[in-house]
Amino acid sequence: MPDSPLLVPAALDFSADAHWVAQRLLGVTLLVDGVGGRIVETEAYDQSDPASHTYAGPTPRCAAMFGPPGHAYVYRSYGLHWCVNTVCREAGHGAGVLVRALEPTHGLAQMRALRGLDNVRLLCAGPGRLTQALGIDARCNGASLHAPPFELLEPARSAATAPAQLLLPEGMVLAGPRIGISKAVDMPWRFGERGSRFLSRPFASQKQ
DNA sequence: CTAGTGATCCGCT
DNA sequence: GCGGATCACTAGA
Repeated sequence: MPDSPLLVPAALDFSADAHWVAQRLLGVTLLVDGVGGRIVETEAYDQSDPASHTYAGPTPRCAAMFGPPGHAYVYRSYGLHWCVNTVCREAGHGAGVLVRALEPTHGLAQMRALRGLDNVRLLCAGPGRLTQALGIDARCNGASLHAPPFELLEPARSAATAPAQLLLPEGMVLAGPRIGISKAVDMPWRFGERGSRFLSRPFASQKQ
């Protein structure tokens, strides 16, 4: 693994649309207690989306999605796994981005221990896998992503580079249909880094 | 590589 | 009561 360049706190505007944030989270490093990696796959959800937990309005489970942007929405999936979202837009909008895969970069030994698995490619290749590797569970629901134990970092940019610019180089962001949903199945709101070997699944649309 | 399946439980109608 | 924003494992091509 090549070591990361200098990392600084991520300058990302979570009050923007989930689709906008989802693409700009690619390349951001997500850590919990210093353990984690680079985000390489995301999915966007918002309240107008039939596939979203927030479609029918606030409920106890998805209340955090209607809270302040830049916080976590953590929910249990299939009774077994945890999944983590970054809340987007101003409070009350019910929008967020599901973090689907990380390229492991920090605390490999810790993640291997929590996953009970050696294979680096599969450590964080999926929303349930990465929460297990980072130790994310219901206690993190509603917590700020800009405060411990969370940390969001990105490579240092030149002062001339706008924070709204994509972190990944031109042509490196793939888009495709989201995974595991039964409504709005064709909307291309899954985003990933082209060529990454740490995706939860390949993108059908294009050659990696 | 893909397809099928069981695990496991809670949020919501 | 239904059905998941999933995963790991198996069987077979």
